Amino acid sequence: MSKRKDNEKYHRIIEAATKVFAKNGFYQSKIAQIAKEAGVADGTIYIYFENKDDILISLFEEQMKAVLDNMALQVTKIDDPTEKLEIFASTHLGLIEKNKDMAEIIQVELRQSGKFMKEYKNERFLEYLDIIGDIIVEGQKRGLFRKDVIPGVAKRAFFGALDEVSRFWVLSSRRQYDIRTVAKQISGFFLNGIKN
Amino acid sequence: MSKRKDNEKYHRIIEAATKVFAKNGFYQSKIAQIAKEAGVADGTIYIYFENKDDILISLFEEQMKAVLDNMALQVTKIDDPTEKLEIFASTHLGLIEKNKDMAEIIQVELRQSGKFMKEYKNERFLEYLDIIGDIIVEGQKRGLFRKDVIPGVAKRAFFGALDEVSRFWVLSSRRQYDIRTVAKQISGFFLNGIKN
DNA sequence: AATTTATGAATGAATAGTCATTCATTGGCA
DNA sequence: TGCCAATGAATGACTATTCATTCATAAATT
Repeated sequence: MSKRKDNEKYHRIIEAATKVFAKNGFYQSKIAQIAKEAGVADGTIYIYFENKDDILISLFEEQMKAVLDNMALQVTKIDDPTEKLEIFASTHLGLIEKNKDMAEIIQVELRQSGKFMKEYKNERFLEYLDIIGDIIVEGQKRGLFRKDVIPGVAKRAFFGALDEVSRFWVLSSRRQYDIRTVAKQISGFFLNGIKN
Repeated sequence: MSKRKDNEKYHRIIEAATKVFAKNGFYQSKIAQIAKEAGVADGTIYIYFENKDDILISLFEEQMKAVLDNMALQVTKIDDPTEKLEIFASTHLGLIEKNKDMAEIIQVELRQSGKFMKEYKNERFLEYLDIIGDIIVEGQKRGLFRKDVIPGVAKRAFFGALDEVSRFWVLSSRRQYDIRTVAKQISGFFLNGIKN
């Protein structure tokens, strides 16, 4: 496991797979394509990964860990819950903007039912949601947010709103809106909606 | 086409496919499974559908048409844009509750995935979103909603919020919250967020 | 230092299994 | 009888995965 990640080829394959999955979708992607993109032989992939599924899951784990760490860092820099949610929105959308391939995979491929949403417990994603949840709870404690807001619902609603505009942004070719404008809109009316 | 839809078997296959796709996802679903579920032979499916993709697309068109008609009906019953959004939320979530299989397919396959899903323009979904968009525009005209809200962003945010809590509701086994409570929460703070 | 031996990463052709689709045949009905 | 929907076994295309072999590099031996 640790030997695995040290290896440059492991990362080369992950990167290649990210591109290929984003372009063709998981099921349409061939191992041979990924191998070619990574500049390795087909068989080499099986030295670093159990199987095709394992590539997707590893890819996700790797990326989400980075995203989580980054988000946690951004959010702890600030004290005010209101500002925290604003930062969450702009950081989230900024990330999507910066890494379109990864965003597309998270948007589309990981949502396929069956293996990935049902069998694979997506702990990282839950942690990510809980960052929002914790901010809301803190805001309520301080009397900033309405007490009748259910954090478990609100965190999903907030994430869902961000996620849906991300999907639109990722999948549509013409970029109608600047991503910063969108972030401001969403945190804007969400905050107005829950504030005291 | 018209002969096709009259036939009872066409609908039987659609229904079976809905169940099977919901359970396993499109790519993991086998024609043989669908045939068995529908109580027909494998080959019979090819009398009514071009191929596997055609089943999925037909299923969408059929289901979404029903959803759209129903939603349009519910919404035109009322005049007040604020109330309309409340009704939209509760109708949407009510639908999810009533038809879990279909909900799951909308959850998963509505996200344009795979090669053919990218080519297939999902007009119905856009129409669905536009119902929300139109309500928001109308609300702005009447001075009920803030003018700085961008309808194209807000409609996606609202839908995204509903969609994310639906996913949670559909995928989680224990039903923590009553779906009516959730609908009220979401339309609640969304409306607070955009109102003048 | 030179030579031999061992190691295991990398390869890619071959395999083995899967499954959408076809089509020769069947059987029910007018 | 003639028609055609229905059948489901057979086909054939596709591709994830395997594994015998190669090869470069690293010990070991002289």
